[in-house]
Amino acid sequence: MKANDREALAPFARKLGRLGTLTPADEALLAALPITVREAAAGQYLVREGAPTTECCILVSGYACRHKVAANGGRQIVSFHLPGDILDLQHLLLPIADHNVQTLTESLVAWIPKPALKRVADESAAIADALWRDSLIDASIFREWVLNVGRRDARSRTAHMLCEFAARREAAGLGSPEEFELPMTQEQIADATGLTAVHVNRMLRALEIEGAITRERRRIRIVDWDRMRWIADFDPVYLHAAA
Amino acid sequence: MKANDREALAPFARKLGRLGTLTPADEALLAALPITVREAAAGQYLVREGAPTTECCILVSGYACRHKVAANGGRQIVSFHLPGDILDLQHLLLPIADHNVQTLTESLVAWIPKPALKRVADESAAIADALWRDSLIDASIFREWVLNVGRRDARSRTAHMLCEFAARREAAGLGSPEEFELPMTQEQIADATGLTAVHVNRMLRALEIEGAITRERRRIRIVDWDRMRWIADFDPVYLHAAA
DNA sequence: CGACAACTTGACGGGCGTCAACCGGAGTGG
DNA sequence: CCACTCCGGTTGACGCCCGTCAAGTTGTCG
Repeated sequence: MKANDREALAPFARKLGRLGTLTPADEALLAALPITVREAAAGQYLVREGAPTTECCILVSGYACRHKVAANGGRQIVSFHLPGDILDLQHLLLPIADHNVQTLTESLVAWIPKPALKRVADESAAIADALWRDSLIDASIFREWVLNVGRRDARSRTAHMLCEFAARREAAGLGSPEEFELPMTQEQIADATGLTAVHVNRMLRALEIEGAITRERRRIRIVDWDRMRWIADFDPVYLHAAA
Repeated sequence: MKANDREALAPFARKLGRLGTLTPADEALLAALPITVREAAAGQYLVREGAPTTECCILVSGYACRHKVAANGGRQIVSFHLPGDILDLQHLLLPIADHNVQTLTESLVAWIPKPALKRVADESAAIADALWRDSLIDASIFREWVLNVGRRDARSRTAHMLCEFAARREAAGLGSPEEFELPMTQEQIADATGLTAVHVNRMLRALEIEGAITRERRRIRIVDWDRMRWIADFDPVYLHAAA
């Protein structure tokens, strides 16, 4: 572990602190975790579906997603991730990866051997609770995505994806939900919403024309949050305030 | 707790045993849990979205589902449940319910106060691991459903739902995956697959005509498993062998 | 300045939703 | 014991939302 690596877990530790109350002893346990920080290019795979896993990875900087691929070639993104997110907590207790994890942008990723993280969870009930809570919130977000993809029309789906991204950015302390830069292409938004890139483009334009957002390249400004909330059918309860 | 209530947790304890290795001490802890078993009519709500929760419930007999409702009135079922399943483990650590839990058939439901279950999890690392693993498998199933609803056509989706139900029935020791009785209506299948009841009906007929299944009322016989697996794009890895 | 990825926009078609009618079985009450 | 009701299932006709295809534009990076 290099000197600057000690800083790498700071956003992760902050997130756990939001998920539960950590004592100084807990924070010391986290700080003592053996981590390896590696750079990852945009589009690099961090975990491959079907592969056995020996490490857990945490996103230090940059953006990532998790996805699965159907037999017909369709790809479905099942979640987006921000700095501080654990990218494969499930592999702490499940031996085989059931989906892929891939960066969206150039990123820094901290790798922790599974046994080390498991040991910390066993030693600190507070950390174990925070991790468990994190995976439960993950699951809650998946449920909302099933609803989004299954029962909302294309315009709502697209708007919902934008609202969630804005809300999670803010919750993670990454900046204002009013205006932000999207890290993903329209094709990636399409893969997350179960649409095509062409139709995502049409929906973004529609949101712009009706005055809900403005766009300039990938920079989004949410002009009318109330209207967006209404279009998207967005109720942040499912984020449980800390995602 | 009445005398016959002691038997109520048996399928649940068996399921935890499949998720991890429980010692006799662990089993004693489970057996000592204070439970209340109540009958529930078909269609009864066990948990309401938005409500604070004080108890966890476990399905003893019968079938249930979890679902969310969109602003446009569309309803999305996000999971089906079999005897032995925990219906709202997430509420052990999350204070507000983000979805509804409802029975599909007449059922028996065991209720456990949250603090009691939490205490057992704190006392036994094996039980805590098994519960955590259960919620991770839950999340894995949600991911597969996002893929199913987002990227597969109606015929595959319907077939996938049947394959999953058959596989989970078998894993839970509830009988053969070759032939079984569906506990849900075609409208409920539609709400789970993001389709309409009319189109589910068309797809079931299509599966029957091409010789993949036969039907007699709600009794399904999977005639050609290989073909069904192929149609459904069904790979049970995501069930992690114990759901 | 050429190449390429991402984005944009229009035309067209199909899969699935919608509407509507009918059937069949189970429960209910006279 | 039979008529009535109701829910779930079945089937056809029709239409729309979104996928597909195709052409063009823009910005970026070598």
